[in-house]
Amino acid sequence: MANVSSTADEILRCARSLIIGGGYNGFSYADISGVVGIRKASIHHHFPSKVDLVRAVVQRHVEEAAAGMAALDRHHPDPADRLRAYARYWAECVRDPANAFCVCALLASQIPVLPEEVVVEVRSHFRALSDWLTSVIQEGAKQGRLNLSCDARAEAEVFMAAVHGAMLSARAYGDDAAFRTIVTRLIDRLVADHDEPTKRAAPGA
Amino acid sequence: MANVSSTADEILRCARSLIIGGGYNGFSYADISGVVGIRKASIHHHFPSKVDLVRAVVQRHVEEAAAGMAALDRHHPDPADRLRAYARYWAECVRDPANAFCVCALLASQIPVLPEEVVVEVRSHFRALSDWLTSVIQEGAKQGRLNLSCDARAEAEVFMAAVHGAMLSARAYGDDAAFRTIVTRLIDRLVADHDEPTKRAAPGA
DNA sequence: GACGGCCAACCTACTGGTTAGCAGGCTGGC
DNA sequence: GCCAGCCTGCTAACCAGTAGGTTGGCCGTC
Repeated sequence: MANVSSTADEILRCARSLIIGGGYNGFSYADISGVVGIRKASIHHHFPSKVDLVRAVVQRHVEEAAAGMAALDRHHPDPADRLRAYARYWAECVRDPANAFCVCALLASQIPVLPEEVVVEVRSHFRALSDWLTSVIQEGAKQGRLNLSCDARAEAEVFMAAVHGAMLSARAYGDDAAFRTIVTRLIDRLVADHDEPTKRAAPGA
Repeated sequence: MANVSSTADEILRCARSLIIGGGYNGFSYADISGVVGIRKASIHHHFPSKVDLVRAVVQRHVEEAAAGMAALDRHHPDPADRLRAYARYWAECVRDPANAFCVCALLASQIPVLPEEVVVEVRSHFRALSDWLTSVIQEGAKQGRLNLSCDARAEAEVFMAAVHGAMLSARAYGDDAAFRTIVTRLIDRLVADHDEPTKRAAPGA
C-alpha cells in the first residue's frame, strides 16, 4: 500500500532472495543483518517476527505477480504472445541466482513445516496464477490461436506445473537453459500443435 | 549395499519422511531422536554428520528409483502402460503425507543451501529419471503408441518437470487429487493425442 | 577382549526474540 | 523562538532454546 521505508524495503528484498535460495528454514535474521548492514534487533523493529517478515515477502510477491499479469494482458493482445512473454520473464529470472525461483513455488514445497499464515498466502498465489493462465488459454482457444487437448483449466494446471518443475530441473541440472528448453516446448505444443510440430517460424504464421 | 541394521534403517526412513516434509533445514537430529526413540548421540553413531545422513537417504532413494524403473520395464511391455504405472505409483505416494514428494525433487529446490555431496546425488537422480523417461517415450514412439511433438529427450524433460510441478501444486492446493488430474492429462496428451482428445476409453484402443 | 550399539553429559555456535535506551525529526503549546 | 513530548529508526545487551557434534563409558556378544 503506502511506500514503506527503504530499510524495510531492503529487508524484504534480502529476505526474498534468501527464501528463494533455501526456503523458510534456510535463512536467519543474522543472514539478513549481515547483508543489509543492520542489527538483528532492527529487523524485529520492522517485522516483529519471522512469520510477519515472510508473510510480507509473499504478500508483496502476490501483489507484484498480479500487477505483472495485468501488464501482460495490456501489452500482449495475442494470448500466445502473452504466454511467451510470461515464459521470457521467468527465463530471465532463472538466470539470476537471487531470483531463480518463484518465492511461492519454493515455499509450497515446504508447506508441511510452514506457519499457517504463510500457507494461505502461498495458496492464494497458486489460485491466482492458475486463474490467469486459464483465462489466457481460454481466450487463445476462442481466438483459434491455441490448440487445447482438454479444457482450459486443466491445460492451465499442466502449464503451471511444468513451469514450476522446469525451475526445479534448471536448479537440479545447474543449467538455466533447461528451463527455457522445457517451457519453449510446452508453449510450442499449445500454439502450433498441428502445423508446426517442433518450432515456431514467425509470429504471424 | 549390505543390509544395514534395523536401527540405521529406521533412522533413514524417518529422516526421509522429515526431508519430504520440509527439506534439509526443516528437521534436526532431535526430531529423529523423538520419532525413532533413540538418543541424538546414537544417530551420530550410525551417521557421523547430517551430511552423511542426508546423502545416505538420497543414495537409497536413487537406488530404489532405479529398481522401480527396472521393475516397470519388466512388468509393462507397453510404454504407455509403463508411464501410467509410473504415474499411479506417485499418485499413491502423494496421498501419504510422509511420502508426498520425491526426496530429490524437494532437495533440488534447496540446492543453493545444500552441501555439495548431496547436490551431486540429487543431480544424478534427475539424470537417471530423465534417461529412463526418454527411453520409455522413445520406445513408445517407435511402436506408434505415443505421439511426440518433439524429440523424445525434450518430451521426457517436459514430462518430468510437469510431474514434479504437479507434486508442488498438490501441496499448494492441499489436495492430492490435483496431482492425478495434471499427470493424467499429461499422459493422455502423449498417448491419445489425435484420436482421443480428452479421455482414454480402453487400453487396447 | 575387541567390537557394535547405545547413551548421559557436555560443548559451542546459533536460533528467533525481548528489553531498555539513545539519537533525531516533527509536533503543539507557551 | 523555544522547549516538552512523542514518534521512528536503530542498537547493545541479553535471553532461553535448539542446532549439530564430541567425549567417555556402559553393556552384551562373538
